[in-house]
Amino acid sequence: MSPDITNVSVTKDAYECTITVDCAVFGFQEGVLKLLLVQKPQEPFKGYWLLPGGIMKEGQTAEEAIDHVLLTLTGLKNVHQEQVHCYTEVHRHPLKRVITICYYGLINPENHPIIKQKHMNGVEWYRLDELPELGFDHRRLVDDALRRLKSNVEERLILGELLPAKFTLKELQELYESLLDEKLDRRNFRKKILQKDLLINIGEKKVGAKGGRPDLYRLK
Amino acid sequence: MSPDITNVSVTKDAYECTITVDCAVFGFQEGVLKLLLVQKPQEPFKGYWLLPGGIMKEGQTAEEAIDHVLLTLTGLKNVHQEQVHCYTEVHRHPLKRVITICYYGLINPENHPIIKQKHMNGVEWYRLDELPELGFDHRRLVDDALRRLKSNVEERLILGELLPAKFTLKELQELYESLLDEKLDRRNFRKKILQKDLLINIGEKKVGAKGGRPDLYRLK
DNA sequence: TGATGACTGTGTATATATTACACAGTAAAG
DNA sequence: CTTTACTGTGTAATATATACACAGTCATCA
Repeated sequence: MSPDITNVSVTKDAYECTITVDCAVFGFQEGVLKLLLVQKPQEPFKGYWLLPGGIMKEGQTAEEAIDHVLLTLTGLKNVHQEQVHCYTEVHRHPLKRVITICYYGLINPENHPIIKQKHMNGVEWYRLDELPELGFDHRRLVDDALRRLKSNVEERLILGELLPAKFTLKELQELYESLLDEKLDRRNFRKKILQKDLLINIGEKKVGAKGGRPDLYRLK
Repeated sequence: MSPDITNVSVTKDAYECTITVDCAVFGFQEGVLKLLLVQKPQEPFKGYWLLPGGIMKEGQTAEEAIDHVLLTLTGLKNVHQEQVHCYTEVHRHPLKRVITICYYGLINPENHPIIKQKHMNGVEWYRLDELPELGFDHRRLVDDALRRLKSNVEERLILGELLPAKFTLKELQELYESLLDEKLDRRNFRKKILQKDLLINIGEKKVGAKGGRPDLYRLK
């Protein structure tokens, strides 16, 4: 019951700890939402797939640490990120105490090619319905990140990061369907999303696909 | 670019850091939502009002640290808490780097009397529209906590912690109005909240207040 | 003790939002 | 040239949200 419990003094109160950052990077590819995983090259959990993550260094913010981790492990830059949760359970890591701040990231894989770094076993996009077994408690981190992403999408429209600059309503609908994990009516989706007044029909048509020539849109 | 960036080794990777927890405790009192603040007894920010908070010790989870902090500073026990955000900016504290995990807490002040600890300058409930200037970046933590609380309330009904076991619809409506910061229509609120089927009319009437004898409800 | 004022419970009409659903045309694939 | 998977478009039915009035209760206070 120290009387200075609210006070962080300059010399005391610090102790050895490890803070890591992990990032659930989501990408929209082949009409479906995918998650970027890396394979762990050494024990513990050697060979397991994990969210990209790593140590948060002194002098780094969590966001800077995520940027560095993503660049180092996957070659990704400029990933839009939002914090999901900070995990503080004492025995999350089998060898020592680790506190982890988890984020989700959103990218369009076409603009952000992943570059497998040579020391990495594997870096892969996985469909959400085909995730492998994950190491540590990363399954839980993914579930929490998805839940937060869904909640954020229902409040605001933040999916621009996942789409190309020009996209069709079908692509946008597939993204929503993949994220919300439910089928949506095509005409109703179109009506609802257009009356939000967040999209602009740029007056071009997409060519190459089967069927008619769909209008292309961009975010306002 | 260490190849074990994903790996937390047993001996390396740790450094001196201070992790604190803060908690924005909300209580519903006098028909209005209030925030519990403590006055800082020493520099820096001596005399400023702050969220109750303190050091997260080795071996404690953040939730355990919050429990301890609240007990020590305010005498509160069993406060319902949810994590809001982890703040990692490097210069949040004027003297050293501090990482803070912030929670909100919900209590009914009638069941949880605050007990001013003798080493504390002050422990007070403040109306949200009459908050004093806060020390550190606690104004921002309060804003973030309120935003999260609102968002959670819109998704689920989680206000039971704030209310007495038996309450009237008027009290519940005042709580919503205080939290959402807008006036609600009495009959529409009643209709909407009752058809959610989360409340039970316990068949008793509240006495003592002016006017008619309102029905008392409890959470299902 | 009686007037006042702030409460109580209750329902309907209107506006808005969500849902369900069909057709005629286009072009890639085979 | 047939098949198949697309395209754009609108209306009716349903559900939800909003706006709004009255007759009664009772603590307060002159």
